Amino acid sequence: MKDDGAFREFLKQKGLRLTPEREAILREVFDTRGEHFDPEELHISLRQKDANVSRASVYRTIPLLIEAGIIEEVERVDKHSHYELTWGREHHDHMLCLGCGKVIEFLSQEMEELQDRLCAEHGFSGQTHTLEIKGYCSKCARKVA
Amino acid sequence: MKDDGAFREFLKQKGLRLTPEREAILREVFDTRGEHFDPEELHISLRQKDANVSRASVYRTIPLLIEAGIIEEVERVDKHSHYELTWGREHHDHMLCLGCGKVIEFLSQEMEELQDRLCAEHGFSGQTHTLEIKGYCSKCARKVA
DNA sequence: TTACTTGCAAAACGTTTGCAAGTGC
DNA sequence: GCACTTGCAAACGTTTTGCAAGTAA
Repeated sequence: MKDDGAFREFLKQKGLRLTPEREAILREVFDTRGEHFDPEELHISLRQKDANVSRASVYRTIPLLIEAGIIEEVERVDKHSHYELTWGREHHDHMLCLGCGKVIEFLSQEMEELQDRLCAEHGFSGQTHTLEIKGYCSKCARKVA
Repeated sequence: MKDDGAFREFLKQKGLRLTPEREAILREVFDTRGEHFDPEELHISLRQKDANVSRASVYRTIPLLIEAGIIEEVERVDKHSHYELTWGREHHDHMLCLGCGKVIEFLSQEMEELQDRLCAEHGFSGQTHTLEIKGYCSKCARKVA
């Protein structure tokens, strides 16, 4: 893994420690390679790899990873939070298929610019945004129709 | 209240009953006039008006109101769900101030068209979308800066 | 009459936290 | 050594549910 230095750096800067547990969690997060995950899934993956990391540590580390700019919370599904690795990746938005759960990532420069313009019009200083379009992917749309 | 017919209609169609509790909840939802609310707030408002509706009934009725197209879930704040009345109102998106919690609603025809175009490009049949821009309103931006 | 609906209290769920033992720096 | 970190289990706040009694149609 190449980018773990960013987290290391972040911890040092905050006077926090790099523990084996945090390393294992970070490694697991990078292993998702951009796939969305929730804390429970992360915890199960860690256990399967014989990493002795408690659920509590997973929950305690997630806010640190967010603050370090490594992951972000994405749209909530059901009643729990989902996250994705964003470190080293370009910003993007999501289309979520209601049929099969497939997630399409997309990026539109035009959309970004339009949002900047809309913020300016409302005297709003935009920091981040989340756009999720729900509907049906080409496969599922065929079935539903 | 004028638009309660839609819910009445929906219930009849599903073989469900119009009870005093459901009427009270519906009335209260229309009373929010588009302000965001959570189930607990709704329940408290009902109690203040001497409507004997249990929390359980509030929670059980919300999914019905969503299915009937009367309310929608909006972006989650903290760990619980927030809803808003959408019946009879135009679609809109939100800007959320991280400083004071203020919500700015906005609508951009250009944004809607751009999304349609993006969906088409990805062979995606978009049904609904939620766009939330987080940042700081003009007042709070001044304080932060 | 007969399903649907209610309130209650208990359960369930994801998440957070107090604590005592352990450990990076 | 000292502050930070851990795992555990209990606590938390929101939401769901089993049940027996009540009620709309």
